[in-house]
Amino acid sequence: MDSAFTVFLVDDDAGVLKAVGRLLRARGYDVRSFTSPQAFLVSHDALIRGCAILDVSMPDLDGLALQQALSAGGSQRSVIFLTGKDDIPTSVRAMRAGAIDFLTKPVNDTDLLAAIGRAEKEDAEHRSANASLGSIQARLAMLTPREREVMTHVVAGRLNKQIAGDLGTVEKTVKVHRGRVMSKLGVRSVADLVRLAEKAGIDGSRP
Amino acid sequence: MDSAFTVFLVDDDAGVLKAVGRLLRARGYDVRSFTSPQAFLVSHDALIRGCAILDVSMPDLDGLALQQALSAGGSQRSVIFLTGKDDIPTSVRAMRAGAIDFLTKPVNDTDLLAAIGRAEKEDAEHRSANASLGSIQARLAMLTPREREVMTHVVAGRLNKQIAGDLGTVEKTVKVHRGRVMSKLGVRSVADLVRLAEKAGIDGSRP
DNA sequence: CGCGCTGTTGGCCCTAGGGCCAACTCGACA
DNA sequence: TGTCGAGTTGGCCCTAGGGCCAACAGCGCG
Repeated sequence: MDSAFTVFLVDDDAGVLKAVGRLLRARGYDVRSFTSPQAFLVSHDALIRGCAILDVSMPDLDGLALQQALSAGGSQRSVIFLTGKDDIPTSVRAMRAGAIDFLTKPVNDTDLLAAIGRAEKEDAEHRSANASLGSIQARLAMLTPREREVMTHVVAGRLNKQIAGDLGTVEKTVKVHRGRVMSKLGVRSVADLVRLAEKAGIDGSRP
Repeated sequence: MDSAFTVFLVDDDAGVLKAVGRLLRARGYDVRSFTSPQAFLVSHDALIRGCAILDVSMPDLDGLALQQALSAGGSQRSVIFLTGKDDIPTSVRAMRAGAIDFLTKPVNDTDLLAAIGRAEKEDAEHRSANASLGSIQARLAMLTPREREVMTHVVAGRLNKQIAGDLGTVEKTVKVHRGRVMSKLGVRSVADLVRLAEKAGIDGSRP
């Protein structure tokens, strides 16, 4: 079914893929295995709910680099690392780059499942944050340039007549744009407009 | 002088304290050394600009526990760990708990100084965020209970007459409170008020 | 008991916001 | 060339916000 959480397993050791894959499938996860980081990267679909479990040392593209590549590609895929040999600096870099966990092989089932549990939670948070941001940006995209311009002034707390002065027009025109902004964005108070703008990263706090 | 950045060195090995202390003092840092975590904790002053460099394994209270104790005490002191023996799970927990870095002994001077550099940056960010939050809360504390109540409704985007209905009073009274809120908080537009409330964690986005 | 703070309310008046209808200009597009 | 969307503007009118002055009630404190 579609509601399963997918685990993308990337490891050049087929034995690991098999063993971990079996464990996770038994737990109800949808598992997709890759023996090469490139294969994973090119076929990767950020829309699928899930997390990635990456081997640290792989030929060509190591786990860390793969993590960078993912985030550079705009994906917020949650990542769990597996490593064969102890290496503190690497674990520090991975965690600093936002990894969920950094586990050593042979991996303890409990630890791995706990990490995946955290990944599920993080993934859900990312998705809900993105959904809300996406809906805001979609509505913002419906505004004409002039309307957006008026909006930033309104969010900055300026009066219609001041906005009119700044934009080289008259108060009446500003009122019209302002009304259209409120209606297009589906908000009914300036307070809501300010919060919406805040989430979209529109900084109105200019003195 | 007072503008120096202080490094709190905590390690039960006096040799480490001496060696690292010398290095850092030569770089212009104000160094305070502690051979016991307790001694550091009881004399700790969160107001001092600086960071802590903690040994991971210490008697009674290990580095991780000390980090927890610091944050449980409300301090946001930036922490850098030093460890004698490799231990990935520990480094992962430390990083997840917000450590700046997790370095292995013997520590490389460059790495240590780089970590302290990041700590300086993080400390400055914490302080400016706290200062801004503190000033907001100080102003918020000047409001009477009724004024705060009116404020939450205003931030929620409600009209004066609706607020009056909710509070069982008349519109005129709400206007007065509202005016006093704006003046006490030093804001001149609802937009600014909303942003201020947002920073203070007052959630006005109730449908 | 009188003072001060908080909360309340009324009156008066002015400014700001905003809905509705109509009209006009311009550039793009079929 | 005619239509359409975006941007403009005017008039009319009503609601919302808010300043200023005055007044009154309840409460805690010296």
